[in-house]
Amino acid sequence: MTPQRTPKLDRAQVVDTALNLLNEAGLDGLTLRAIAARLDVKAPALYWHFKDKQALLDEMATEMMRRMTARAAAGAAARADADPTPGDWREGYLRTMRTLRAELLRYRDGAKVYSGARFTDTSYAAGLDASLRLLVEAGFTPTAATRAWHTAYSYTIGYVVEEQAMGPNPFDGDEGYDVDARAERLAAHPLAAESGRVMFQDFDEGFEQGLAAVLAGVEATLLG
Amino acid sequence: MTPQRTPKLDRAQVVDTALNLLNEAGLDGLTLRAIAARLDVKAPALYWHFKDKQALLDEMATEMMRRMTARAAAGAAARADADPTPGDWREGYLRTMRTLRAELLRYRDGAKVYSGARFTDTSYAAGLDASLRLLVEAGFTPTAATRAWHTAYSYTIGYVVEEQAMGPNPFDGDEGYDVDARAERLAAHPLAAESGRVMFQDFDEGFEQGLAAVLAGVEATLLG
DNA sequence: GCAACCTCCTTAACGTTGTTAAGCAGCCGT
DNA sequence: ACGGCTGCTTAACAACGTTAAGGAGGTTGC
Repeated sequence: MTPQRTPKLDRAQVVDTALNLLNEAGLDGLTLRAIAARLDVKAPALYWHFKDKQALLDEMATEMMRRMTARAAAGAAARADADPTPGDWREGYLRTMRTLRAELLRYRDGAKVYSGARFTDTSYAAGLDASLRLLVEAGFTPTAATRAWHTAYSYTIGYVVEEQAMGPNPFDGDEGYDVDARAERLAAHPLAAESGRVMFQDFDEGFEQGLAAVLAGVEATLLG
Repeated sequence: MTPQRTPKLDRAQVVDTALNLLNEAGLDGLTLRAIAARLDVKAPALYWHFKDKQALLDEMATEMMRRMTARAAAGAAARADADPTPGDWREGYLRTMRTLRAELLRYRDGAKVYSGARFTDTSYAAGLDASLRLLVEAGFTPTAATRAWHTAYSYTIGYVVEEQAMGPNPFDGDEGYDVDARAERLAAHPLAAESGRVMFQDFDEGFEQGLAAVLAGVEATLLG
């Protein structure tokens, strides 16, 4: 019907549409037919651009990582303008993990999609290398720097996976886990009962405190 | 045909069969029809015992947690026999997280199943309460104890999610991620290239070092 | 200027999945 | 002997990922 002024569809366009749909429909609603419909195309057309659905999911995760890197680079440039002295490694370390969490939270089920995928190219290497270099220049051995990075990375992934599974869903009116009801059920175990209010409310604060602990521990145990 | 000497099927039996199948077929192969076939039953029979597949997955995660708690309790009893002095909080903290990781690794895609589910009862509360009590008795406030526990918990979940996605699969002959090929691809970023050998080999050692860092950080920043 | 060709999509269909509806066999209390 | 649970079966449905076959439209070769 419509003479289709854009004769083509490319990978980037599909990935962008899929990421948008992910936020509106969730991972369950992210079907090839639904993605195709948004692009005014039928589902099998996607197989021209992607080997299978997992390849599309991998590309989505890679795009999330790219956007994260871009945002981090933009922030770094802005800071370098304001204050050209090289920052403390602690600041960079914290910032990287905050940026990672923020990016995962941008998409519904973002952590699940991200952690279940493999990157489709090496575009992550530059950012990773820069992060590790910051640590090495601060006195970490390359191995210790990797361990330090990986520890905070695992913490962040695990934290956000649970946060998105249990927390209030910002994409629709979901109330999230009912901590009061939980506390009532666990009345026989007072510490466990109260812990729900700490773990399932104010996720920002919880993340920051855990991240601060990880940073302190990494400095104490891995910095030569 | 067979006069079916066991006239019934119960939830526990279904869950146990499903956990066994998970290890042999993976999460993809864990279909209701396959589970039912193992129980000499047709797929819709499972709907008598479980509302839907997610309820079964939730029960599987709960059973994993119960087995973990049982194993932890058995170990604690054995240690109390050998040496009745109350242990250091650090030992208990480390042991809990090691036991968690070991349990998740017992099942193919264990971390994915576990982290995507919600417990179906309150049987986790006693173990959680005991873990928190250990910390509170060591001087943590209840809130700080919860944060300390949650930080290591998130780290462990995140670590194993990635470990099971990237590491060698112990359930069949999978070789795991090819770190040499990765290093070659990332030759332009030497630190990132080398980091693969640290992150994707000797997962036990990597976990222990990260966990030690988390412990040290938690002690430094959260212990009053 | 026409035929061959590549690119990128469509239509049609297949096998499998989770799930529901309807019904039927056996046991239980009365 | 009868109605009513319990616990399963058979049949079927819609939706999903995926494949096969083909066709429209532009580009290239000669």
